Amino acid sequence: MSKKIPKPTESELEILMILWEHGPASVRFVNDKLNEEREVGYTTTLKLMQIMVDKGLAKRDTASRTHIYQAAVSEADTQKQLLKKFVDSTFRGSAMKMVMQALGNHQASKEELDEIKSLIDKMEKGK
Amino acid sequence: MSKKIPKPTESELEILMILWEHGPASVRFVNDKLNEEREVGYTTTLKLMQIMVDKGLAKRDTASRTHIYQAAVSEADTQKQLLKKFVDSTFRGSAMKMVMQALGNHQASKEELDEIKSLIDKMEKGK
DNA sequence: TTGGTTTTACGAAACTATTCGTATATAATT
DNA sequence: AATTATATACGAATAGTTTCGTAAAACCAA
Repeated sequence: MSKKIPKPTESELEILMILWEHGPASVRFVNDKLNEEREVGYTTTLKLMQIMVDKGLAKRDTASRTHIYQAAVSEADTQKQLLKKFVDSTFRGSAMKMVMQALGNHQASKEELDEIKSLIDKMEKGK
Repeated sequence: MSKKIPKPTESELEILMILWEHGPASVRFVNDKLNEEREVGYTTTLKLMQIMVDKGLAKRDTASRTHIYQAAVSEADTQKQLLKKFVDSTFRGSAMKMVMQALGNHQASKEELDEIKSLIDKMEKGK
């Protein structure tokens, strides 16, 4: 049986983003990246990353003094998990309403829109 | 200058959903609705709704003993606000990636898909 | 009127998430 | 070797959210 991995918090998600984008990294590296956006203390980041290991969101290699952390959950799975919760809580479960809102609010290139259209065509064929 | 209204918390959003759906309501009404989903104490709901007034998320009419609360923010605006934050934090700001995920994960009827396609067509025309 | 019910107000407990101070160990520098 | 820099561990302070106990006021019913 698999231990259930909890939904990451806001801060944990920020860290996961960095690990997904750059691969295995030290606390120092992650903390530096975070500090490009906002001020965070080193030990704050350290603590968060330790908690993430406890929760099963990250793994770490403690072979050398500087521990190396990596994401233990995939970006796609996490996006899927968070998306479901978000749609449920904010759009009453209607992904389509959310899609319409998203399309309406954001700028999209013709290429992106065409990509979505062809995805929809594929889906309709599959019915 | 306008006071900035904060992003509602999870619980506050649940309450806003009820106020949006049913219009102005008493604490008793909202609490009953919440209890259709999960157990919540009456004073818990009362406290939350009082906080929401403080934050500017709700307004209340105290004319009669039973105060009547109503949403002070619109559903569409709130969805837009939360969607932006969500896309930024979970999809690195790419609404299109999120839309693709949403379309892939969720079941949608042909009608809904067609509706999205026609929206996209309209958007492409406007370019 | 008296006793039971419903409501608001208030404060604090419980819980979760975030931040940081301090101690200790290891490595690097001089 | 002595000093300085960097790392982890740990615990606790801080902050935000949610929950609820208790009291007082307003209302209702016998």
